Amino acid sequence: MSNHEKSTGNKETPERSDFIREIIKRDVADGKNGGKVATRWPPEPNAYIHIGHAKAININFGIAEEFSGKCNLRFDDTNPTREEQEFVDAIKQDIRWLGFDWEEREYYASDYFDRLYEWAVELIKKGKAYVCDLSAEEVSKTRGTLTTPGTHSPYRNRPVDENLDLLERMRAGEFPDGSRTLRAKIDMVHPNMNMRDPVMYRILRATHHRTGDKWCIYPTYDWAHGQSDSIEGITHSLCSIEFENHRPLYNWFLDELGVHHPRQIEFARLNITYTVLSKRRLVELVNGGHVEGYDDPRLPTLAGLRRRGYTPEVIREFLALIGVDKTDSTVDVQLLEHCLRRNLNLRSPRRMGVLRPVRLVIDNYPEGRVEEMEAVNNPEDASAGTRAVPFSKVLYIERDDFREVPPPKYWRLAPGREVRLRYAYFVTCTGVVKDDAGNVVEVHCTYDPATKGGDAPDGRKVKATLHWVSAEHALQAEVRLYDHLFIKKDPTDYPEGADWTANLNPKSLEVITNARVEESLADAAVGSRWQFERLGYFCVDPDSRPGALVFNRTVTLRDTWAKIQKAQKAGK
RNA sequence: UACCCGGUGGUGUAAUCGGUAACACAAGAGGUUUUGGUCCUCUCGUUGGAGGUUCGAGUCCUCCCCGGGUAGCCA
Repeated sequence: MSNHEKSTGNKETPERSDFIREIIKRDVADGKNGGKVATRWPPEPNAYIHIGHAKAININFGIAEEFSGKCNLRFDDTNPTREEQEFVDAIKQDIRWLGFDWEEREYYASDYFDRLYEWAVELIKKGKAYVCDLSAEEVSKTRGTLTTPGTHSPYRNRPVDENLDLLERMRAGEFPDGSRTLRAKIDMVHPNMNMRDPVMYRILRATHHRTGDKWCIYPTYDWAHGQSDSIEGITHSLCSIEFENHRPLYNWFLDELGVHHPRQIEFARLNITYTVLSKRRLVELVNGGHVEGYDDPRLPTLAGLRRRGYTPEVIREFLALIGVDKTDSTVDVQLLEHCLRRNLNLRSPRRMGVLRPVRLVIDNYPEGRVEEMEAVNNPEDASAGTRAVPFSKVLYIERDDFREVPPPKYWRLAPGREVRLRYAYFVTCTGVVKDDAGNVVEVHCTYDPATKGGDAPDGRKVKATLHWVSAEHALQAEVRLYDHLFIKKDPTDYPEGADWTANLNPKSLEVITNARVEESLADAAVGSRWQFERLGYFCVDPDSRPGALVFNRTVTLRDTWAKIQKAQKAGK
C-alpha cells in the first residue's frame, strides 16, 4: 500500500537516475565520506572538447549539484609535450558556455607535482617502487603479453637507498631522457597488464605550460590521477570506460599510501551516428584540411556546434535524454537534431528567406505599388509580436516551389495552380518565361485582391503556402548549408586498405551566395538565430559583415515533402 | 588461446525487496493547420540462447553464444 503512494508521489517530477546515481545514493545513505559528494572533471589540455566530453562534464557537474556537492575543474597536465595554454583557455570557455561553473576550484595536476614526488619517496621506502634502468623497448618486451606473463626487471630489487639516490638524481637532471623510470613494484605476472610494475615517472625534458623547466621528470597518468583526486577530497571519480582496467592500480596506489580513497566509477563514452568523437580523428580532420578548423560547424566540437547555431540547452537536454550506462552504444544523430529543433522552434523568430530565387511577377499588380504585410514573428510565442514585410509586383520565390510539370503529391505552384503567398495574397500561375536553354527565368501569375493577408473571404482553400521576398527590397546573402560530415552511420566502417576519410560526405557543405532575405535581417547580430519559414533554422556566422550577411543553416525543418520524394524515387 | 566489462523493440534509456515490459527518438498511418513546421491520435519488442529455482524471472542460479576494452616512459 505504501508502495503505491510512493510511486504516485514521484510521477510529476521523474527523478533522473542511473547506475552511478544509485551507487552514490547508497554511499550517501551509508554515511560514507560524511555523506558528502565531490566530483571533478579532469581534461587533458591538448585538444578542443566535443559533445562526448560534454557528456562527462554533465555527469560530473550534474551529479555534484544534485547531491549538494562540488565539482572541480582539474587539468590533467602531466605530459608537457602535448599540452598547451591555448587548450586550457578554450576548454574553460566551452564549459562556461555549457553553463557549468567551477567557481574558484580550478586545479592542475601540476599543482601536485611536489606532493607526488614526496609520495613516490614514501613508496620507495616501503619497498613498493624502484628505479628501473630498462629502456622503453626493454620494458615493453619484459612486460609479457595479454596471454603470457611478464618477467622481472633486473633492477627490481635495488636497495631502497640506491632507489632514493637515483630518483633524486633523475629529478636533478643527471640522466638523459628515457634512460630510467620509477616503477611501482607490484606483480609482473598479473593478468591485468596495468599491474605489471607500471611506470610512475619518466625523464622528459620539455617545458611545461605551467611549471616551466622546473621538472625534467613527469608523473604518468596512473601515478598522478588517483592521488590528485585524493588531494582534492574527491569522493566519486567518474570517468569513461577505458579506465576500467586501471581501477585496480588506482586503488593500489591509494591503499599503499593510506590516504583518502575516492571511488572510481566508469561509464560508457558517447557515440553518435554520422560523426566521429575521438580526439585523434578530429585532429586528423582539421590537420588534413577536411574541415576549416576546430570550430567548423560540421564538427561535433563544442566550438563547432556553437558556431552551427546549437544552444547549450539543446546539448544538455540531449545529454539528459540519452542517460548513462556502461554498454557500448551509438545514439542516432536524429535524437540530437530533434532536441535542436524543439529548442529552436520555441525561441527563433521567423523570417522569410529564399535560398534559390526565381522571379515571380504578378501581372495584375500595380507597377510601383508597395504594401506592408503584417507577419507573425513567432507562432509559438505571442509576445514576439508581428512585423511589416514589404510586398510588390516582382517577388522572389523558391525555385523548388514551382514546377512546370508537377509530380504526384506536389501541391505547390504550377501552371494554372493557385497558392497562397504567406501573409500576402492568393496567386494563380499564368505562365513562365524561359531562356534559350529552356530554364525557367520568370514565373507569371495574377493575384486576387480580395485575399489580402492570406485568407479567402469566399472560403476557398489552397493546398500550399509559399514564402517569398520582394525583389526590390530583399537583401542578398550568403548561406552555408551543412549536412552530415560522413556518408556512413559509422564513419569508422571503411573497406580494408582504404582511408577512413573515404567516408567523408563530399556534400557536407554547400555555399549559396545568391540567397535573398527580408530586409529586416539587415542588422542581424552575429550568433543570432532565426527560422527561415519552411526551410529551417539559421544563425549569423562570425564571417558576416554589414551588407554582406552570412548565415549558417543549423538544421532543416522536418521535411515531409522530401520524404515523399525520396520514397517516390526509391519506388521507381 | 589471458583478464575485465557488457548484451531489454530500428536507436538510446526505464522497470524499487523477483510480480506480469515504461519513456523518448526514428519509421509507418491518420487528424488539425496561412510554415508539407508545430501540435494530436494510432501501429511497431516479450528482454542474446538453452536449462533451472519459483505461484510468478528482464531481475536469482548454471552452461553456452555474441560485442567491447586491455600488451604507451599517452590520457
